[in-house]
Amino acid sequence: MIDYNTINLENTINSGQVFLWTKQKEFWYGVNGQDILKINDSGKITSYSKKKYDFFRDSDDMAKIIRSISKDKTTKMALKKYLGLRLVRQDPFQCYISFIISSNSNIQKIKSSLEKISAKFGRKIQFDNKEFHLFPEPKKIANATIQEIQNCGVGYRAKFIIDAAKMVESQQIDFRYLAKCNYQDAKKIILTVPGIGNKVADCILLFSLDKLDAFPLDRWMIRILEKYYLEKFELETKSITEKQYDILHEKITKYFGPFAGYAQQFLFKMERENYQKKWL
DNA sequence: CCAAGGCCTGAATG
DNA sequence: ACATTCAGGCCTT
Repeated sequence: MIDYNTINLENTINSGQVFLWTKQKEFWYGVNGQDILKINDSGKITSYSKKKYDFFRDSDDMAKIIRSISKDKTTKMALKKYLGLRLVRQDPFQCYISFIISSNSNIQKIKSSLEKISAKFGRKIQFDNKEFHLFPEPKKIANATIQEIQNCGVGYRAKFIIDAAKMVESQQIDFRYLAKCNYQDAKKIILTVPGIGNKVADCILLFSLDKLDAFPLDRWMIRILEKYYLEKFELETKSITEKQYDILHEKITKYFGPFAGYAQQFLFKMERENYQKKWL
């Protein structure tokens, strides 16, 4: 009998979805927007605000999802090896800023920038006798100067970050609305934000806005597709253009189905582990 | 529509 | 040491 319900926290947190998590003793602590989550070793979540969260998407029917995306040997191998890996449902604004920062960067640097931004603009709180900074509210970042944001080590992305925060402030970007839209409509809207292209958009949609058919195609995923699915998806070029991205996504969702995003997460995790990449 | 080049930064590589 | 390259893209030309 396969256990579909037990979450592997370690694998989930170290799979490129979140950046502000640390383990202290037997607990994981993570910044999630205007709150801090605490997870014990049996996976139970408590929070600073005492609000409830379905951060690890417990309501997803994993048995059904795994059945749905088990299309070939490669996915089956990844699913078996990383059973317990989950997609998260994180705070959308934090996710949005995190992945704007992620472009042309790497995990350590993303983490370091986000820590600096939180330390400078996020409210400091005490929880469990420890000190934490919450993630800044949109208006705090919207009102910052380029220099202040640049001092957090984000370089040329500073202007993107501020303008993106302004769009949230003005409700040009409304996460509650985006969460209700389908993938295509939500993506079209979020692509209007400076610093957000196809890949970053798909990360935000998948990790914070419930679009399980989003399938972020970064260098790693392209590498994986070239390795295992070269003929299936008729891959040709290395640097993919916007048009090619759309065509590829179409083929991929047709193949993996409505939970394609889960397939992406398992394949990504497997390949990264193969290369023994450091996460946090 | 596509291709090429530039971009902050810091860790890794030569 | 020091210079160059590269990293989970995006934007402009």
